[in-house]
This record gives sequence, structure tokens and C-alpha cells, in this order.
Amino acid sequence: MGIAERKERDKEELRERILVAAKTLFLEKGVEKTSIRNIADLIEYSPGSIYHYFKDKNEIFHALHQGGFQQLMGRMEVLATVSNPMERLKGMGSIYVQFALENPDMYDLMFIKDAPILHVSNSNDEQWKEGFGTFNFLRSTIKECIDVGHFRGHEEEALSFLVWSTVHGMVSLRIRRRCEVVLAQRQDTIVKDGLNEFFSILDRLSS
Amino acid sequence: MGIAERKERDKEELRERILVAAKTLFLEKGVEKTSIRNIADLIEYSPGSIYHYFKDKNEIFHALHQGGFQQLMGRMEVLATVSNPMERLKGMGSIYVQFALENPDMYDLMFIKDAPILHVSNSNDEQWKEGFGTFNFLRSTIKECIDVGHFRGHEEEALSFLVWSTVHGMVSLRIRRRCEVVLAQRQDTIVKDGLNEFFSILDRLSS
DNA sequence: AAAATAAATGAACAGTGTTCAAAATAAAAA
DNA sequence: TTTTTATTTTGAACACTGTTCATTTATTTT
Repeated sequence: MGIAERKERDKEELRERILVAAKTLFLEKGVEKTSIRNIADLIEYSPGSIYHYFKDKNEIFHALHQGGFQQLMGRMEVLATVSNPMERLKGMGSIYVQFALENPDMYDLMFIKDAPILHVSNSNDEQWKEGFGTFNFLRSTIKECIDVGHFRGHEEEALSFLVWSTVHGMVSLRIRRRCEVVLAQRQDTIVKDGLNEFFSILDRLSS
Repeated sequence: MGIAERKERDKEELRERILVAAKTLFLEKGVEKTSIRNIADLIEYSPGSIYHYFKDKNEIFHALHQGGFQQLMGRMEVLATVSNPMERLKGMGSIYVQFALENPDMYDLMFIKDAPILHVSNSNDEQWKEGFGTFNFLRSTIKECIDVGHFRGHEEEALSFLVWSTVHGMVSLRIRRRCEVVLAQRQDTIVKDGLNEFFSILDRLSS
């Protein structure tokens, strides 16, 4: 039965080639301007072939989407050694913002674009876990902070959402070019400055 | 010279009709799914005609964009009577969030979609003022707060950006459907809950 | 070598934003 | 009023889009 296995491998390989081509194109032109025909041209297959490996265009970018979460989670792993939950929380903020600014197109696909998320609800639980992962990590870190006596009077779930929203807000305003309203000389550093203001607020809320 | 004036009025009227049709369609189908031909059909003109009134599709939705800012600013006007800057700041947050949740498509166009903002840089200063308006109002309110003794150790520009990012973050995660990761039973109220957490943080930062 | 299975094709469909020569309409001049 | 000029509107055409599917090509099994 080695042949069936090889065929399986071949199929997986072409699937991966489509994904690589899609990622290459969308990182240089954006999702909207990347067409199925563009992807087909790059891997030297016909447009129709792609539909044997992915249901539609959304499914292609949803697959990349998944990869992005794994990448982000991977970066968070260095925080496993940080035992102080408050320090870990700030570390998460830094890593999140850095990831977003270094991979704006990937971040856009993961947290701003609206296309793939509806499709996500139909996928299996394994895949879902990836999406939940980062938020669960945030929630448990904030729970630890509360248990240790920080954020008195605040509530786990809402505070987690608020913290996520704060960092997401800053990077998404930057990525979607809404920072022109801040002072011209501050525009380059405003996300970093905002994050520092946020950290000093978190510190003040520690006791 | 009454004729020239009447022609000018007619032209302006058709321009307005295009805008109304565009808004109607995009509020019920979204910007992406609203085509020039859809708009042309609704006003019973040919597709080509629209290009005599607007350079391209972006310019149409940019015009609506402008209207959105005026609407948001209009809602903010009730705060002119609130003399306590801290209360005014919280009022701005409430109004901003309420506007976003009541007009998600308009909010999306104004603060999330990436198309029209590049084009904005080429428009005249008068129009620009509209976009700056709300942020200037936020900045001056926060400056007042600082002058009165709140937010000790914080800086005007970065804090203004942070505050804006926080509310933008919450509503944009909701609008772009990223709230599925929060507890199922909290999803409906999470933005309101998050805003309340934010207000209580602001209160704690008052002294 | 022939039959059966699987994979890849590319033309076709219905749509998109945009352009532009031509036609229709309105205004000005004769 | 008729002719000329200017403006407005048209709709076909262009080059694209995502997606489908009968047909061809390639591979595996009998």
C-alpha cells in the first residue's frame, strides 16, 4: 500500500505549494488583489486545479490564517518561563504588538479582514483551538494576576477583552492607516508610546 | 446667469442621488458587494454616467465617509455642556461605542476599511478637518484632564491615542466578528462590560 | 494490452471597475 | 426659427474576477 501513501503525500505537497504561492502573492499584493489565476500561474497549474484542493478562495486564506496563529503562539512560548503574571502580561503585549507590526499583512488577515471567520465556525475543533489559544493564554494570565491581588474590583473576562482590545486597537489603527490624525512628529513612535502608557497604567493597577 | 446656476444645482442634485443610492446599497449589502452597475440601476442611469460625478468607486465611498464624521461629531455636541473633563471623556467613550454599534457599516467604512484613506490625503483641508475633528476633541479633553490633575505621569498625545485605540479595539473586534473567543454567555455584553471596566480604570487614574 | 480510476484542464458563465467614441439633449448664436 | 456649439448620457468594449464542469490526460489495476 505504498503507492496510496505516496499519492497522499503528493496531494499534500501540491496543497502546500498552493499555500506557499498564495502567501507569497498576498504578502506582496494583498489578499483582495490576489486572484486564483495568479496563484495558478505561479505554481504552473490551471485555475480549475486549485478547486480540487480548496473549496474556495476563502479556504486558502483561512489555512494561512491558521498558520499565523501558530506563529504568534510560538512567539508567546518564551513567556512560559516568566513566573510573575504581571510581567508575563506585559510580555504578551510587547510580543503581540511586535508580531503585528512585523507582519502587518498576516495580522490583517488574522484579526481585521472579515472574510475567513464565518467559515471558521464550520471547521473542526482542533483548528478552533488555535484561534482560542492566544486568548485563553491571556485570560489565564489575567486570572493569575487577579488571584495574586492585582486589578482589585475588576473581572476576568471583561478585563481580558479590554486588554486585548487595547493592543488590537493600536496596531489596527496603524495597519489601516488611521494614525494620520496624531501629531506628525509622533506618528512613527505612537504605537510604542501608547503601549508604554498602557504598561504604566497596568503597573498603577497592580495594587 | 440663472441658467448656469440651475445647471450647477442639477449636477449637484444628481451627485447627491448617486450618494444616496450608494449609501442605501452599501448599508444593505456592504461596500464590496455594491457595484457601480447596482448604483446606476437604482438611479436609472447608465454605469458610465457615474464617472462624470465621481472619479472612481473609492471617491463615492469616501464622500459617505465624510458624512459619517459629521454624524459622529454631531452626536458629540451634547457634551459641550459637560464641564467636568473626566465626565466628558467618559461621555465621549459611550457615544463613540454607541455610534459604532448602531452604525457598524458606517463605522467600518470610517475606521476599518483601508481603501479611502489614501485618497483623503489628496483632498482639501476643509474636508480633512472633519476627520481630525473627533481626535482633536479627544486630545483637548484629555489635556484638560491632565491640567486639572488627573493622569499624573501620563502624556497628552500618547494617552489620547491609547484611549482611542481602546474603544476602537473593542468595537472593531466586535464588528469584524472576533468576539467568538470570549465566553459564549458574555459575547452579547462584552463590549459594554469592557467599556465599564475601562471607565473604572479611568476613575482609578483620576488621582 | 485493455479497462478503470484519478487528476488536470481550459472554455464558459456571470459578474466586476473602468474607458471612450458615439448619440442624445440642451444652450447659444445666427 | 434654424443652425451651430457645448454638455450630458449612453452602452458597448476591455481586461479582469471567482467558480463550475464536461472533456482530456495520466496513472493504476485487471
